[in-house]
Amino acid sequence: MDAAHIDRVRHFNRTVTERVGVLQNTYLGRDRPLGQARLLWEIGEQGQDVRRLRERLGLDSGYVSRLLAALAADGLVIVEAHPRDRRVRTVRLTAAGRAEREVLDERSDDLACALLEPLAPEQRERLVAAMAEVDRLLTASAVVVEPADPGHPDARHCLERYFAELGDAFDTGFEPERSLLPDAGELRPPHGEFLIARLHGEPVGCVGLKLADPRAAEVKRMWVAPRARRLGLGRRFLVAMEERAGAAGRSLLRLDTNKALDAARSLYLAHGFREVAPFNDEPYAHHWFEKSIAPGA
Amino acid sequence: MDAAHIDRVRHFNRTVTERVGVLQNTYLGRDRPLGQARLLWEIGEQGQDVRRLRERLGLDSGYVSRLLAALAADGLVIVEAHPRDRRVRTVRLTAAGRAEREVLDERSDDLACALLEPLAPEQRERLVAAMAEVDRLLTASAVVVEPADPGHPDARHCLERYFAELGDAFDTGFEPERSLLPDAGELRPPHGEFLIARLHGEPVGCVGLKLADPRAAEVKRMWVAPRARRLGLGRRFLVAMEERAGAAGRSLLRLDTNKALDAARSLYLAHGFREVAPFNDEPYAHHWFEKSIAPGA
DNA sequence: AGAATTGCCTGACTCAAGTCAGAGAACTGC
DNA sequence: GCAGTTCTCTGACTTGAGTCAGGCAATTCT
Repeated sequence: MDAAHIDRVRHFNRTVTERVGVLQNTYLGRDRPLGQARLLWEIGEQGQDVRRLRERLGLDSGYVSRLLAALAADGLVIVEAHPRDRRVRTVRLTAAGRAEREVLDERSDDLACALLEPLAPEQRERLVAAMAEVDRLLTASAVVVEPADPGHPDARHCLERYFAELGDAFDTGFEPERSLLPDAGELRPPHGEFLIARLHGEPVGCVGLKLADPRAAEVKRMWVAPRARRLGLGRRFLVAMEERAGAAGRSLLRLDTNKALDAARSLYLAHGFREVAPFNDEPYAHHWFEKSIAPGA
Repeated sequence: MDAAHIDRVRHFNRTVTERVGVLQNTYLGRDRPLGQARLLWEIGEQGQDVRRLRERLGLDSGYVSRLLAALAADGLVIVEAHPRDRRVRTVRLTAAGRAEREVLDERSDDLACALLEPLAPEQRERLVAAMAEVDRLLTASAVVVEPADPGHPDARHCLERYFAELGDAFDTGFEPERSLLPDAGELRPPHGEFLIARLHGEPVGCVGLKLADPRAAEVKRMWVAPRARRLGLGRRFLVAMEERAGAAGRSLLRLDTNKALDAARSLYLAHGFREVAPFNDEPYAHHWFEKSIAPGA
């Protein structure tokens, strides 16, 4: 890793944690512990299941329980049993809670103002633009790509979204039965691979690799959630799959795609794929691509 | 303040504190409390006075004392009396302390790597560039400009540096006695104004305003420390002084400068000053500038 | 020389932020 | 209907990060 880069990142970390950290304490942590404030914020307007809160914030069950009890004692939230499963508890804000949340909101705004205020207008523009860039790229770097079983609930979730989107995008609609769909087994080692991308634990993308042909591996079912787009995840998937295909001794990577998926097509081209004649008779495909790969170690 | 800007900043704060914060805890806070680690870091290679440490980190005297005792008990630092003033205590790292600091250093590097590693090379470049920008502008926004007495130790410190730099920059050298120097009284209300800029409490710039003439105010002794340059501080000084001159009923702002100070000259031009004929006989000046200002409320 | 100040340390607190091990209620599968 | 599982709560802890008041020693002021 480039030493100059590391140095920059370290310097950034230092400046930002100092500057933002100090302000967070002065503004947000004024009359309510930060833990409570975070929770209050995360509950949101329409309420949440407690376990979801815990998961999102990565907190201990007992701890959350106590935090909520404190908030409830202050009349800011109401904790009640879930109507369908009375073990599960649901929290929602009271009017007072909503008001308190507004206060936190205003403080967040004040914090942001305190950062911007001393700057000249032109500097503000630049700072905000750079922040957007850092934000986007740090989010990108927080995405974790891991092998997973195509039958895992997260995988199913991704595939459902994938099919739903295809249905919307294709002018002919999309019926999975008519497509040349690999079943889960084909995307599971040793017949294939399946990767899931997660952001803060939530699935935001998937990709499968079919190793049926001894020469060519085929990329299938690549999907990226709308909220995770423009983070370079598609490219990461392709790189990962190319590597895996190479490791499995394949010398060619193939995929097909529909004419409605422009972004996908330009991704493939940018990644070194070239368009070729149809190599299968997938009814929903209009374009076929392939790329030679160096076999791995 | 622009709502879209505020929103961006808030989003940035959230992403960054989550992403960097979590990693800091996992990497840096592993086997040593963060407070101790920060202290260990801040002591530096060649040791520090305890009170300076306290000031730098903004910590309570008792707290620092305890933290140092803990570090000393682990054999990482040696705390001893200052040779010249035995009330003051000085800390320096032992060999073990240095080694521990190295470990922290490596962890910082690991943290930086963890941020960069999942990204493609091109994304890394962009992230690092954006971080540099955010870093620079947040530093700029952390600079506090305040009125101060020109006799204050911080003011003296700035002026000494200022004179030293003039001596270096001018091919003729610089002898304060020969210059038309306003004495401190002339820069003190009601005869004038004096501002100091501080970054984390340390003086990094100053500027004076002379209100001797009933029509024209004169900017004097504007200096920005090397480490605080390129942060738009010069411009901030000029804006502040223009405002104060207006508030004092002056309709003209004047200043003179030496030919060696290129950066200063372009700052003045960018800020709306125009070069005029000499309005005084300052021996070290080669250029004279003025700008009309709207009298303030 | 005596008084005031400065710099540091100590003891006695507070508070937030968790962790861990049960316990008990509610649900699910058989 | 029973066993096992899931979800939450409670009590009993720990740790880190401070704060605050007082006190002692060294230094400076007068």
